[in-house]
Amino acid sequence: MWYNASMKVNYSAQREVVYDVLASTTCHPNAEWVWEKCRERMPQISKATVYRNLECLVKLGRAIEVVGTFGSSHYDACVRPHNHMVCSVCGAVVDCFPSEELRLALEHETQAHGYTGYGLTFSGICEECKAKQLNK
Amino acid sequence: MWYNASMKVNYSAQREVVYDVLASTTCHPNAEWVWEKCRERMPQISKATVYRNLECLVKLGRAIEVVGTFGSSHYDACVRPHNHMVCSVCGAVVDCFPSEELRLALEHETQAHGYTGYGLTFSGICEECKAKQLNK
DNA sequence: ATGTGTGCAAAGCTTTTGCATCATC
DNA sequence: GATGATGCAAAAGCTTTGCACACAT
Repeated sequence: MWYNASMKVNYSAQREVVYDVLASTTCHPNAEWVWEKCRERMPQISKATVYRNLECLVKLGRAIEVVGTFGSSHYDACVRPHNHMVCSVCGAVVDCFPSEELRLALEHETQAHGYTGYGLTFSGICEECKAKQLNK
Repeated sequence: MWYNASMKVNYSAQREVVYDVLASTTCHPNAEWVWEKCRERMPQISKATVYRNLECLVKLGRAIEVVGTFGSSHYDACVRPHNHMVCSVCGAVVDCFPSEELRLALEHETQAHGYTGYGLTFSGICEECKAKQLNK
């Protein structure tokens, strides 16, 4: 199940938990957040293990690291092509699925230059923060 | 010259040097690199001052922070709309100016969602590393 | 005179690493 | 048994902050 041609990976209960935690949220958390959640289900899991497994999941193609200007790495178990938006008020990262027009343009550009991938992150204000501003 | 409606900014020789260093390279450096270069011209400049001024330049709109998955912040004094490519072999960050098609698609998407901006970073292999691989 | 900027050092936060031990194959 | 994974603690890397002094307006 975890096999990948380019690296030898054994099964590990910890990696399973790290993946499950990441896959069951849409909040694009950092390692600290994932660790806290993992500990609820596996109290002895160490932070180093979470860091190692997040990196491992990215290498296995089971997660991505969100591109941005954060102070820490943020991860996403959704590996379907999509973009992100970072709220300039509260810092939340939300998914943002591109229009067909944009998706095609991004693919064209990637292929035209012989690149291997891309990360696109918008900045803006999330729905929650917009609502709060209106209620003032 | 440095005035900006949203913040009061005095002149400072250090900020001038930080900007000049950043503006005279296309390597998208991090704070450490900028500090080393600044010290050649102003030996007593402190790292904290470089950090503070890089942040200040971004707020003033005279520089941007490159979006990516680096371990440290990387800056660019080119504020003209453009994208970046990070070499997966050597880590170099290179400029990448978008096709008209892509630029329009990005602007449409930004406006359609009411976002305020975006950062687009490709991954790939830079010309230098491609050349090295061929010579093997 | 007031407020902004600086240098220094310490502290804070994120991430990596060495190592003994354990689990998986 | 060999190799990969873990937990722990220490170390390393990046960034921010408190403070006293200097500088710009």
